[in-house]
Amino acid sequence: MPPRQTDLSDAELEVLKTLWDLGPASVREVMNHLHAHGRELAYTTVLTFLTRLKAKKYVTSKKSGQAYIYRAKVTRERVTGSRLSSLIEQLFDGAPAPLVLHLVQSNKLTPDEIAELRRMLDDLDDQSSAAEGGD
Amino acid sequence: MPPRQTDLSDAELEVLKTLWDLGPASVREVMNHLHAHGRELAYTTVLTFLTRLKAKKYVTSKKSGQAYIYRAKVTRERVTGSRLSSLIEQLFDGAPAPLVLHLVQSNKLTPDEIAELRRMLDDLDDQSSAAEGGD
DNA sequence: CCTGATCTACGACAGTTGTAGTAGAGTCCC
DNA sequence: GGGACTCTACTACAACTGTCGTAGATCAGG
Repeated sequence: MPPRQTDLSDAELEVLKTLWDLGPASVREVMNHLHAHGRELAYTTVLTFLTRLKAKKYVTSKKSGQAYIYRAKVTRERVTGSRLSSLIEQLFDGAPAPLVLHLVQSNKLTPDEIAELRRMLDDLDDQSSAAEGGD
Repeated sequence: MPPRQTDLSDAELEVLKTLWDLGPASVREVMNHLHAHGRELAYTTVLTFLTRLKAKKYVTSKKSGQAYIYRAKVTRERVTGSRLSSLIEQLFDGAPAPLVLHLVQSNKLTPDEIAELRRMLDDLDDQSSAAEGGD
């Protein structure tokens, strides 16, 4: 198989994240946002990424006046989820649990976060006993 | 900045994982292991990856008889941890908690794993309260 | 010592990525 | 209408990746 080309590169993801933050935006707006966050990219570089994102179907664009307005076509959740799955596949053979354990053990969670997590686990129990037998 | 070159590519990681599984091994052994797992790569391709891994300092090699034996120089935990950190940085701005929440909510954990997780959280509480007013 | 099997070193090549320059069309103000 | 801007399209290019092939050194057996 030749290398698959449907994937989002790191730099492309950065740009896509900007669109998630800003909502539909022009090249210049995206660039300004990136600059504001310390990422110095040339206007045409941003344009290139947006163009590639369009080619890869991650964004759409429509002309508005002189410039194009780009709009994310995939949600942050979707991309996040799929990247995460890839990583889990790659590092943990597809099992998410070891990752969670790793994360929790790595001792980087604040007490608040731990409490929150515990709350969520309780909710999960409720849900699963309520939704028993469904899919 | 020109692109950094210190990183592990996907295919390189696959090969490195084989070394973690097998322990020190020759090109042929690595290749056989990959084949056994459905990954058909030419001998020289495996050799290339091992060579690149060596150049990137992820493995060492020493000659034994006719062939070289390659040995992983980094632990699985180290690589796993750093990949994970990158992902967290990239997707969650460096905060691990949202990832854990995401994972837990994504509903992919078995009841056993949830129980295990809860147990770990309890342990964490113990540890932190024990270390709290430590003396 | 010749043959065949192995091994490693190198080179190769196309596709992806990160980054940007240039050219040409459209717009705006005087 | 012409200069100053702004935008997009296209081109470029080096580094990294995934994948091998070839050539030359070595070794084991007869």
